[in-house]
Amino acid sequence: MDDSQNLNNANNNHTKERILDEAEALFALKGYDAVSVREITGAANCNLAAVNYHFGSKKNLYLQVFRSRWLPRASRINKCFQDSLKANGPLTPSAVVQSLARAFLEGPFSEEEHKRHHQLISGELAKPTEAFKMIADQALRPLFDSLFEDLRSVLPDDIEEERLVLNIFTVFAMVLYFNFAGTLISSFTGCDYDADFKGRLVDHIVEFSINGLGVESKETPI
Amino acid sequence: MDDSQNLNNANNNHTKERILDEAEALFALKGYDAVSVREITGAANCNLAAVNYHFGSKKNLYLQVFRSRWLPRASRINKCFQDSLKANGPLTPSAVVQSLARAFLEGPFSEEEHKRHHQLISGELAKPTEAFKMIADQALRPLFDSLFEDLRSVLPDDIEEERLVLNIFTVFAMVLYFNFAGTLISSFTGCDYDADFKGRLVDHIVEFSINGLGVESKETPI
DNA sequence: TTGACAATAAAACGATTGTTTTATACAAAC
DNA sequence: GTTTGTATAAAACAATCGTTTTATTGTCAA
Repeated sequence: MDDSQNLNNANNNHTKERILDEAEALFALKGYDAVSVREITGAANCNLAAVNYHFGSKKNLYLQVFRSRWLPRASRINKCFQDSLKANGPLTPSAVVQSLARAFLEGPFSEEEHKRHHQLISGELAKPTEAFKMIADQALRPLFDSLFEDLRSVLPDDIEEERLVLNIFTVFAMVLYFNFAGTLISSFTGCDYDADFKGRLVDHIVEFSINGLGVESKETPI
Repeated sequence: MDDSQNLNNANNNHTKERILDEAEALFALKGYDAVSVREITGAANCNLAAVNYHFGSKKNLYLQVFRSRWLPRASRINKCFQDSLKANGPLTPSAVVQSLARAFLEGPFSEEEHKRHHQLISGELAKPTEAFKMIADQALRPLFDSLFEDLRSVLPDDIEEERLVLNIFTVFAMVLYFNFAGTLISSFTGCDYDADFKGRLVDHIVEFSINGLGVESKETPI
């Protein structure tokens, strides 16, 4: 068994990587318990024993999907948010919210990858496993902290800490919800959930949040 | 097999009811695939074959949990919302949002029942099954429609339909999110997720939404 | 050439899955 | 009293589960 991230081997299209790819897709689509090891190895075109050889167990494979696929993607989203924030001119509440909403809803990924990413975290939010602590500690908490500092520096000084926390969670709520309830929404609105609709969603989130944050409407020309 | 809702039999503490109760608790806690029929019948103190005798199959039992447990509870929540709205004086946006948030976060149930209810729908939102269409058609859609009419009648006439829809979904997002991410929130805030905190959450949702809805701050004394 | 090591393959492991079958108890109907 | 039907019980069903074992490769070092 080799747990190192990158082998010396030139060919990276190895069994271990194929298993990770197919496992992520299947876990995202159907959830941990509904996917069998045989299903994964079948999709990855390798032998049944390969999962236990390379990852020790099915549960370990699931955790490894989060370690080596989900977390790096979360870092890229975080970076996308930070970059967009810096490029967005002066630090304002609406710049923060817009950068966040864009990073989460549009993101630096393909449609497929984006879907996988949010299906995986949706599953963990609904039924947390060992992977959830990893996500919370290494991705959610740092993002939360940076949002906390950013927003506190641009919101009125006398804002209560709990109210600020709740505001951040509310923005989180919108972003996460609009990601994973996308199909529901477009079924109720009749709109296609395409790039155009996503753009309008971002606008809506920004507008709704800015008013909700209690910021004077004069600021933030966007 | 007897599919009728209520038997002529006086004693209602029957195997079929016990199975439904234990099945709901276990499905809510662990999800469909992680629960075995033996686990359910063990908890219900009945024979293994009872599930297939009374419900035909495990999948059918799962659907029946939603039919005869979840949907009636959703009706009670809906009624709680409507009653609170009528008792809340004149129809205003904040009265609508407050009644909705109260009905969903505090609700007419015990802590345990409340948790079960929202864990079940969280599971369906994350990984929709056949049960989801039932929920959407018979509970979500009617509530959405009544919210749509209520809010349209009290919001400015020139509001765009899509914006109104998005506003409703945003209020939904907050209510649902604060329900199922409760533990995460209290872990980040350090607050206990108790009745007191729930009350403050309702206040926050109302305030955030009212501003977000773009209503003049002069209205709604609440 | 030999030995060691990593990767894959094939087969089997015991355990558990949902479901079905058969048998038994008990009530009401004829 | 026999029959009929319902509910529960016990046992067995075939299928699938995650995991392990054993064999078979190819590769590099000694």
